[in-house]
Amino acid sequence: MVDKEEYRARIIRTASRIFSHYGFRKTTMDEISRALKKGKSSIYYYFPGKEEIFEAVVLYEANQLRRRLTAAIKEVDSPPDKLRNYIYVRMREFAKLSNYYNAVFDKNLDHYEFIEKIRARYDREELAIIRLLVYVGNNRGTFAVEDSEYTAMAIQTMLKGMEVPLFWRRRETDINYRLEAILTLIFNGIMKKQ
Amino acid sequence: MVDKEEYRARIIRTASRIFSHYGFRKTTMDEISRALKKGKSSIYYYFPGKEEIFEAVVLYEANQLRRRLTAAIKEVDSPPDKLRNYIYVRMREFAKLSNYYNAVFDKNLDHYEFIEKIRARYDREELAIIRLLVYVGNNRGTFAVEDSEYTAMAIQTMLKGMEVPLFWRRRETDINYRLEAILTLIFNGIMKKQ
DNA sequence: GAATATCCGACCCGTTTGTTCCATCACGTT
DNA sequence: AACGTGATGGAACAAACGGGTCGGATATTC
Repeated sequence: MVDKEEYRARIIRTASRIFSHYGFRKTTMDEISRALKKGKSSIYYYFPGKEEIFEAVVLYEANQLRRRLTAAIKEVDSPPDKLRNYIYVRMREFAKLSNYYNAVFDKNLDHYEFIEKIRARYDREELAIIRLLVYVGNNRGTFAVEDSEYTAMAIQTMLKGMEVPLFWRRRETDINYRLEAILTLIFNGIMKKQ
Repeated sequence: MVDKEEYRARIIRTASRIFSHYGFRKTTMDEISRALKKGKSSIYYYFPGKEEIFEAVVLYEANQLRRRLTAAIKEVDSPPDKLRNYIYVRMREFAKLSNYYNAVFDKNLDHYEFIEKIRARYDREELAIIRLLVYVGNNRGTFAVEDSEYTAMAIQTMLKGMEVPLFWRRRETDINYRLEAILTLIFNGIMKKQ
């Protein structure tokens, strides 16, 4: 049925909201079903169990993240703006994902390899994006780097480095300050001295 | 002992953080004790039970709210600025309290009357503050209203009206727009036409 | 009206959780 | 050393919870 897939999607969206707030363990099936205004057992018609819903949610969020990031790049034109936009959106969206990290590190380590697989794939894609941005900026004469590949890897490393304090719930201002610092560092180190 | 009260305060601060994130029901004693790096049963040396901790937390938050609001008023001088500041801070702080509302409306209606008592007291105090602000602004010639008392009540009603959609998780921009709308409405209706 | 898709109330049962009990520790006083 | 006292936490427990199952009800389609 066409409706069945549509309803699965609706479950995913709803569950995503609740999971992101309470984490995997603290979110109950009853809660999800109540949010959907359906009986608890009805959900089992669409999903085998709680874990499968969670995996579908993570997959859904990953796709959404990808979409937002590509949109952020297309939004502006110049390479520095693209990079800046990308980093900002990445940070903002990752902050929302902190709950998933909490959920994962909660206690149930069962999903760990599943998460890791998604993460690895995302890392590969991100590196390609950054590399392209650097490469294009280089060609246009805005950037001036020797090796796009390794420069991209360096940038990605910095971004990853920002995730840890992000998840450790620093103050908003602290986050922004760090973000600006990273940005100016990246740009000052990358921009062609005119 | 002096330390005992101090430790009670520490428990309250820690529990406040966890309650505000997960709500009353989903916060466990074990979690609180782990955050305090103490044994679960040790907490019962300071509080009779979970509910009492929650009540102490709500009381603590209420006092903090009061302090922040009075500070917001003292921060600026002119009556319109005071009112604007008050409303902004009130909205921001109330948004943080939404978790308490969730906790209360969760299922356990036991605390309801306790919350209501605190709320009633806060309402009275707020009305007095607004009334004073209006009154002073009136005297200074910045405002021009007939009856400070009823004007204050009208303003308070508007503020209360904003709580509902606020807790219904609208978009940030929507909130700000509504807030600005309320502010301009209040000011345009209250400011002395020069 | 049979067949099928969708939904749900009631139940099962292992786990969680708030709370109690009691042994222990730290430590100042006698 | 012995003792009292403030403070701690491990163990145990009763009650509630929560994921999942099942049989049947209800809706939809043919």
